[in-house]
Amino acid sequence: MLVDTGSRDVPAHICHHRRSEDGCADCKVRLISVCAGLALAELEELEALSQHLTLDKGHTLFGQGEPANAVYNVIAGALRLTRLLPDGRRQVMGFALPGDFLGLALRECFSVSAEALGPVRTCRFGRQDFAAVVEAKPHLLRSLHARAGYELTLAEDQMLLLGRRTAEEKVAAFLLSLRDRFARTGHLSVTVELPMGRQDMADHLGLTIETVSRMLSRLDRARTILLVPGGVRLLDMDRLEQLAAG
Amino acid sequence: MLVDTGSRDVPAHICHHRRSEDGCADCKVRLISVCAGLALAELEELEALSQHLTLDKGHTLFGQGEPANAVYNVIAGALRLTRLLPDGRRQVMGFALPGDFLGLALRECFSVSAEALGPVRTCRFGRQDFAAVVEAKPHLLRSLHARAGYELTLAEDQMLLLGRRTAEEKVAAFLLSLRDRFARTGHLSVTVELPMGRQDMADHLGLTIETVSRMLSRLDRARTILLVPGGVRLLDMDRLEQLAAG
DNA sequence: CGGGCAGTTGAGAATGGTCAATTTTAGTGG
DNA sequence: CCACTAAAATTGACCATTCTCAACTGCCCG
Repeated sequence: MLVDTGSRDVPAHICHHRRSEDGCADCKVRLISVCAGLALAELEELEALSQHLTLDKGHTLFGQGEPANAVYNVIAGALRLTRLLPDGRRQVMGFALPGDFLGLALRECFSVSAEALGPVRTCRFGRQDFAAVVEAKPHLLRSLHARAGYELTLAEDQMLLLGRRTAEEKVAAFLLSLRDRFARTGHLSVTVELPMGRQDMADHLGLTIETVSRMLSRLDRARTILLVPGGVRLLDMDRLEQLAAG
Repeated sequence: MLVDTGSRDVPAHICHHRRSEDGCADCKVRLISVCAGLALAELEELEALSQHLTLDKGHTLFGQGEPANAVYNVIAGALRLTRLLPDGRRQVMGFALPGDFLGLALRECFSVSAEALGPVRTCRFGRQDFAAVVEAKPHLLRSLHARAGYELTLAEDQMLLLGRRTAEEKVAAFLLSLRDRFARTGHLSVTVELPMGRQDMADHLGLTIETVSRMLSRLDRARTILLVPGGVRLLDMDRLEQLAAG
């Protein structure tokens, strides 16, 4: 299996917030991020500690096992979160989209690698800084914990999918879950963008790239979906829901 | 697939703590539970809110989708945590052992069912009561969040196992992880008790009961393990680690 | 125009599943 | 304590979904 770990360069662009241009108050993902529900004063406090950080396609935000020196809010773009087996087999634990928070668990080290699937913009907080704010604001910790609880149920969904669904069901369920996640950021549409490659989908669904391709082709031939460049159009939602429900 | 949901009776025995006999101070799992690190005063506060609750084999502590009216510390025994697909396919998300906390995510409803694999003793807290204590004690929330972060990495381990490991590797990794979990409660031994049946293991590992049985037999024949009534003796740890590492 | 990469498709193999029979274990009542 | 029954576990033969390997297509970008 080919594994492209991407470049490990220091990310390209770091700049401190300038409230006038792109402060938290104007943040497009604030209301769906862990920052939702923070008071204005708290928001300003966080903002003072944050850096914007952008990342090019293929670059690594952080690597599995590295000390978690920072946490990140994803503002734009998508990343894949992967774990590697010593022999190179790979599992994509999930994809981070705008509004997602990376480093949620506040652990010593990252349990996954995070790699940009395209241009990515993030809001970065140093570990110490963020820990201090969390310490002082129980409300933020509750928000973080609620998010962690949600991630836990997503992980359960994924375990059920990996353990008990067929290849076709896996692909259908994945397309629907991706559509729902885009919907949260206000991109509800029957056309679902697929920012990741077939190999990433395969490693997420516990399949091979060939099987993913075959299942997409089969769904396309059955007019359940329509394959379009860079994404998929969902034609027969009923059929997809039926497949995904098992 | 046969699914035995067990009895949904009201659990058999509820009794309030009597500090003299089995208070938190004497609790065998306190130091490995979320209660670890609480001050004595806090412990007494929690204790006043707690009930001991015991459960017989096959009975359900709570069901998937039910309102989470309570949270539980497992004191003794083991439970399986399952999710069901509409067509009856089942995934065992994990097994709760002494020291584990059920309802960690503090969500509205339980995302899994919890069923006793044998006689179980738990420490029960009403939802409102517990929420109030968490509200007042940021330290407890941090402990809960740390536990949730740990659960999240366990879920990732399991996703990697389900998606990318062979049947033999799955079984080997499961035996080792179970051994490690028993070790945390002070039962480090080459003989690992298996409180769950083969079907439960199968539904946990994304296999069939026959495949689990075959893999155990194969490992037994290869003298990697020794099947004993109610459990397994791990003979060749190196080989098991090698299989589990992939 | 051509090289390279991502994706698709096909043929054959294999891992794990299905179905069925058998053995072992555990539980129950005499 | 043992006989009997039911449930759990094991084993075998066969099958199918998915994987592997390979060839091919189309597209992007120099």
